[in-house]
Amino acid sequence: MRGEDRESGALFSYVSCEARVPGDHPLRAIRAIVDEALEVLSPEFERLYSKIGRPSIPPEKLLRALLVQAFYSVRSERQLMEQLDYNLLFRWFVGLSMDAPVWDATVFSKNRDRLIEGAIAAKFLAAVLSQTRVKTLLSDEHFSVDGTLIDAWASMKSFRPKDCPDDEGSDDTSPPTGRNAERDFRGEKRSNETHASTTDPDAKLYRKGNGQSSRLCFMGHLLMENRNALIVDAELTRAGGMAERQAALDMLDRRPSGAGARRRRITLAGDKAFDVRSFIEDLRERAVTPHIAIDGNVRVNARPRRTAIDKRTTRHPGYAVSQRVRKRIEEGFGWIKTTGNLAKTRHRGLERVGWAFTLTATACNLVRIPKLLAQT
DNA sequence: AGACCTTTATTACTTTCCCG
DNA sequence: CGGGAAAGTAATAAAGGTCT
Repeated sequence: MRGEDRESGALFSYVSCEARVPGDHPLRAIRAIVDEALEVLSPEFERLYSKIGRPSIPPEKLLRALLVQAFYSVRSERQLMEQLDYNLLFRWFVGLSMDAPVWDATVFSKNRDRLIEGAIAAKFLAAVLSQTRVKTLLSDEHFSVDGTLIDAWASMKSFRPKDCPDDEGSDDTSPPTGRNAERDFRGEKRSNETHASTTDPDAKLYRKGNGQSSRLCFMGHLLMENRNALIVDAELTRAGGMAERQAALDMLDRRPSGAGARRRRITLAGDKAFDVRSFIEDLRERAVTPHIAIDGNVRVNARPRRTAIDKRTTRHPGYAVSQRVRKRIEEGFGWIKTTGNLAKTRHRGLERVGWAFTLTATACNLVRIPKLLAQT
């Protein structure tokens, strides 16, 4: 059951909490947007939570706490609760009165499944973007996509042959010596085909480029609009060569279409990894102009690679603009990884990591939106 | 009113990972 | 190795509802 109105008795102390947050504090504008979005999500929460039973911790508060965690790079959910206990600013943002006890950190784990089930992260992102003021910031015809690697919460030592996870691979000579034993991978062939991480089976071994080391990771993808470089969609997949293109198409296909209006032609910018004939065809099929960077790598036969993008596309000034703007998507990845603490996830499993990725992307937007609104 | 059921938070404990 | 930290899990307590 959703414990909604348990703070009513503590109005005074909430006010004194409120009074200590400066009127021009950046979090105030952010909270206004967050609260409006949470209001929209309210029926969803109603559906997710039981009517009876012990009152739940309001999911609105859980969500606001998780946003604060991203804003202030709080390392873990336990640390978050410790901060929330003593930090008035955090208390105010989350909506806890001064003397209200903080909840146990494990409630995040408990509620995670429920919030994932309701796809709350994606709906929250959508709810923020659909606000009338926010909409004016968004371009509805020019977009960019890109993907990045998110390190999994799994070590290489957990990467074991699928058929016998307890076996130390082909390394028969040295028996396991206690936990966290040394493992020598030299000469041992490892691939996603035959091996999987025992810690997080969804994590895949992937190498970004030649000469770089393979990591156990996921792949995070963003769809960005080009006017203010705000994130309009996020998706997390298993790492793989095709994942980036597939995720791009998925995000395009689920783009909200304007009520009644027929779908207009849009442009999509992307780096040279997207310069693949079949992908370009997929875009054209969807009435999407491919503003994709040209992959002109010189191959072994000393000939430049054949690109799927020609002058018909590149001659337009819009192509150059897209190429310039698309790089701003890195700002989003940068924030999500450094401030949002997602360079290496602490969650395990595709669903959990994906949920965190989308929520952190939303947090990234929330930091920027008030500043952008103030400029106009 | 009180036995009993459902749901969720909390507690206590386990597993896993990381790093010096 | 060993200790610290965090997530996960199972058992239990708490809160509210329903049925008789």
